[in-house]
Amino acid sequence: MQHKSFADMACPIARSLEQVGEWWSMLILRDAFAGKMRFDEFRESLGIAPNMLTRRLASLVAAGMLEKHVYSERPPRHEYVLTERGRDFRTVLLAMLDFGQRHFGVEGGGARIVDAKTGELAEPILVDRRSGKPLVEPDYTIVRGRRSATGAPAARRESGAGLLAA
Amino acid sequence: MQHKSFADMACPIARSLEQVGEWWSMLILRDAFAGKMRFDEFRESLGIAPNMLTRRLASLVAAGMLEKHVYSERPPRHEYVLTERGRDFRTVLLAMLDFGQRHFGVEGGGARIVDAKTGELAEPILVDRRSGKPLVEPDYTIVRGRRSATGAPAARRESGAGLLAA
DNA sequence: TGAGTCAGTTGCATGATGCAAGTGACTAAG
DNA sequence: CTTAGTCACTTGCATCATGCAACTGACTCA
Repeated sequence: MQHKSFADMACPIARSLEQVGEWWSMLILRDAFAGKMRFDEFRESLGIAPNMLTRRLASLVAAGMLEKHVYSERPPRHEYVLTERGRDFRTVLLAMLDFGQRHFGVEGGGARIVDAKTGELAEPILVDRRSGKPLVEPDYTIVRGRRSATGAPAARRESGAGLLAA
Repeated sequence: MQHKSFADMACPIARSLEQVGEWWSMLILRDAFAGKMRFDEFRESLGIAPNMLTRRLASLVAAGMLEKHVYSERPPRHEYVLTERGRDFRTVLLAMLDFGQRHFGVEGGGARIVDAKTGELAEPILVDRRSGKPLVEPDYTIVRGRRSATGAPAARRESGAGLLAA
């Protein structure tokens, strides 16, 4: 059986996973951020079978995360570049990088986000760009559903509400 | 074939995906944040087949993201609670929530992070907790590999370096 | 005695994933 | 002009993770 689709769920997390949640997809995006563009660059970096890479690249293009550009007509050659949407995935990958380093990191190895001047490890947290305040309750909350006609939020707490309970 | 393991890769993103990158795993964590603890709560919320749920819960327990507690001896009843490590995954899910809402959201629906007082949409960005500065170049950079004996970072740029090139 | 709840297990079917090998269009070397 | 090499795939086939349906076991409650 094909795996079950998350596309009909309203949750934005489920809908994201529907697009980039397959095996390999996020690692391809990671490599795209690293400047890789060509089929063989991805293939070598990941050790992925070429048929799988074809499928995953096509699905990422379909999701609007990558764009396929021709850089040579003869012979036909292509490259895959991040779209605006793809570049917007940056925050998720950074959060995963930090999480993975702290919990599953190889001792002394792996990638780390550091202060460029001091070399000290950064401690990434999410804040609201407008206020600079951390995204935790009670300052922020998660709501779902349509806004009411007045524009006021419905404020019904959603199934992921606990995400903000630091 | 079983899907290829990412466990031998040094990249923290790959190592995270090895633990929580399977279909359903992140949605189970999302529900765990929402306060769900019991088998049937997850099953109903997700519409997942019970054998799959059994496997995914077991893998998340094995990854140290959830803990299985007995809350009734007779009849035997269990609940799954987030560990410290599981709660630390919060940032990743919030980043995915924001990303999904902005790019794949249902119009007016889905979950949103809002200012609890004004109801305005939050704009989540990652900053360094110590300095409050956004995690972008040139202030921050990504390095990989072991630190040198002097404690100074090796500063070799890694394959995900472009993540910080805003 | 019978229905209901909870937390699963068992029995298959299928298709996504994976490896190996081949292809087509060219370029560069000898 | 023959051969070797690069690039971006496609094709063929094996198998295992996913998925649905049905069943189980231990109990509670009426």
